[in-house]
Amino acid sequence: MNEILANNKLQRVFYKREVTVVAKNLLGKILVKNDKKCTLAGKIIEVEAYNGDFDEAAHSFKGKTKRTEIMFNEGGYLYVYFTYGTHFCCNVVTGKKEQGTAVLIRAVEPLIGLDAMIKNRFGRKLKNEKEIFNLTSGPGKVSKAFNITTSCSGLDLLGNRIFILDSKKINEKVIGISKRIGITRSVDLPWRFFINDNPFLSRK
DNA sequence: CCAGGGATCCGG
DNA sequence: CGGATCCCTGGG
Repeated sequence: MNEILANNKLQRVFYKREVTVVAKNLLGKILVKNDKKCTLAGKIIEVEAYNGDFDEAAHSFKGKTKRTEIMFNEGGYLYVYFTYGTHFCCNVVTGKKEQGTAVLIRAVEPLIGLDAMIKNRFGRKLKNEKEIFNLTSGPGKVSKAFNITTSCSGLDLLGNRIFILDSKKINEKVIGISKRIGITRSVDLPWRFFINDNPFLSRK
């Protein structure tokens, strides 16, 4: 925890930049959620950028709808969607108002509130010590562990329910870049960013 | 590999 | 309205 810069919440200017810049710079930052009885926190280690201007995989590509209108806010809001009848995915809106860009949080390294995350995610204790690496190693898993649902969509990341803390800047050399996972359109954009060799990645 | 599961979107 | 699709996951 010594890498967290005390009480240093990311501000609007951080989020209002171009989406791939925000995506890369979110690596190493600390996602924090305050629930009724506990605080949950994890280091962001894997993200993907989505840009509705020309990226057919972005929900915002076809314009504003009831579901996606939150993606057209200015940067610094949460966009959560439900998919495959089972999972929630958690995104950080970026850029200027009406732009329609966001960063999908694909994996975090759990730091604080492990017991609560484990309960949210599995509804039981860990079966073995290896299972910790299955706790938050995917976008649906992060949302489950952090108890993030569509009711959180639209929350301001400058508020106190959910926000992101700054941390010491990570070395550019540890950042990996790849194509995005699980999409069928605009598949060649190299817009997945991750911290190399972190054991909590969605793909090892 | 495959199917569950439900919201969403689009075409008729 | 029906049907296809979906930024996924867990279990063979």
